Amino acid sequence: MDTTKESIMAVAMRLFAEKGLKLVTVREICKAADVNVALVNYHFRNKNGLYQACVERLFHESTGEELCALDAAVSDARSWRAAVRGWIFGVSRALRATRGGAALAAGFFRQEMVNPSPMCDLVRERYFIPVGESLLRLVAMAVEDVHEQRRWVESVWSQLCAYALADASWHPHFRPMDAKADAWADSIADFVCRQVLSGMKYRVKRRGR
Amino acid sequence: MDTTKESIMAVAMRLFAEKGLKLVTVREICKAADVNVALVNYHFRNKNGLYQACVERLFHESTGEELCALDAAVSDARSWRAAVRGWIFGVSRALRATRGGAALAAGFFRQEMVNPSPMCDLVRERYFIPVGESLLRLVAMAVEDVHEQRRWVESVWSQLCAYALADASWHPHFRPMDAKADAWADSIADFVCRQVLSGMKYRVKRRGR
DNA sequence: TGGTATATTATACGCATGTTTAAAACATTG
DNA sequence: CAATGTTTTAAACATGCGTATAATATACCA
Repeated sequence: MDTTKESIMAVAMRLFAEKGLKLVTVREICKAADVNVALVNYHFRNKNGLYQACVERLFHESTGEELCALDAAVSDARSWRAAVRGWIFGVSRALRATRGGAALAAGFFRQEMVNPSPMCDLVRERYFIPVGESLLRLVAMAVEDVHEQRRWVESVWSQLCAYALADASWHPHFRPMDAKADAWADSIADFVCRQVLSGMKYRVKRRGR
Repeated sequence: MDTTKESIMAVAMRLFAEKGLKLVTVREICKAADVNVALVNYHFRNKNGLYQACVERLFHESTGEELCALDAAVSDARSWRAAVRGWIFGVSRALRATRGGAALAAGFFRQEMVNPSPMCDLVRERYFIPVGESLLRLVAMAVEDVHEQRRWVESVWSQLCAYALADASWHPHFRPMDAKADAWADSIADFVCRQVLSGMKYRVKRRGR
């Protein structure tokens, strides 16, 4: 059926994730998709329309359900440790649930964070804010002090961001998430979890006495 | 004296840090600097030459000295805790020592990491690799297992990166480093330090028994 | 099969980009 | 003051961009 429209989108998602909206040209997309230049405008109105279609596809059904599951995993957890673990895995699952896989979604995040497009607000509202809020709720379960809460949120948040943002070339001993290793979360969750837990225990103990 | 060349560079550094090499136009720079369009090419050969001049200014004398000081602070520290603290403060100091302040340097890092320019390798070799290597040396002082070392490096590294990369708008409870608050490190070093130390203590204990 | 809607093509338009050019303004110095 | 070197200017160049157009090919259905 609509093989042209589909092949344009497939190429566009890859290129947009790699270089962002402005640095990708319509001609570049069409050449890679082996398609005439005018077809982007025919099928998607214009370049922005194509980008919008890409972002919407990226988050389609995954976002809502998976992000609700985030909070559910936290509140259903038996221990607080299980809640932390569940949350981190949940974020990873939500990222991987986006069509195209985690690496593609990370590419769009990267680009939107550094050079925001008109679709920036949508990405923010649909993904970053819900995740951030649920993280705060999670942390607030174990830490009372508001100032301390924010520091923990920042710490966990930054590690998640950095894994999405980082590229291996930027640090000799940094192994970022890559396309084939979707088991990314399985690798770091255990570590982050242990680190967060031990740090919190230390903190809570100090404050307690 | 050379007020024109200087005003071009001042504007260019700000804009390049904000939007990156490709998304800034020569006309945009010249308009903001209230200067004729041809003067960029007259004073800097071309747009790339101007960008190169900006990057070189950014790292001029700061890089070498401050990064050597990094390792010195680590090896001179009396306790390992002091070494960690010294390292984090050292990174912050090196960042702030770049001309224009930490926020400007962070902008260049952001852009180079997400949409690398021809100057990308220089930034990598002059800054990221030295910092990464010294971080590994620091961690290796306290952690034997190589696999575990890398995880700690990633954790600390990601938090530093995230602070440089993040923008407040992306997380409702995230307060990134900003231009006026160069006391950034003073704020997080204590926290990261405590977190790292407690996590390591916890880890070493577990492995010990 | 013929007619109509859809899909694709080659081409061109208008505009913004980086860069060049040749003349003008300015400064410096004999 | 005159001559020379430096800096600045306005205008134009070639190129690549997003988009529009009008003609052609293809698919679909009476």
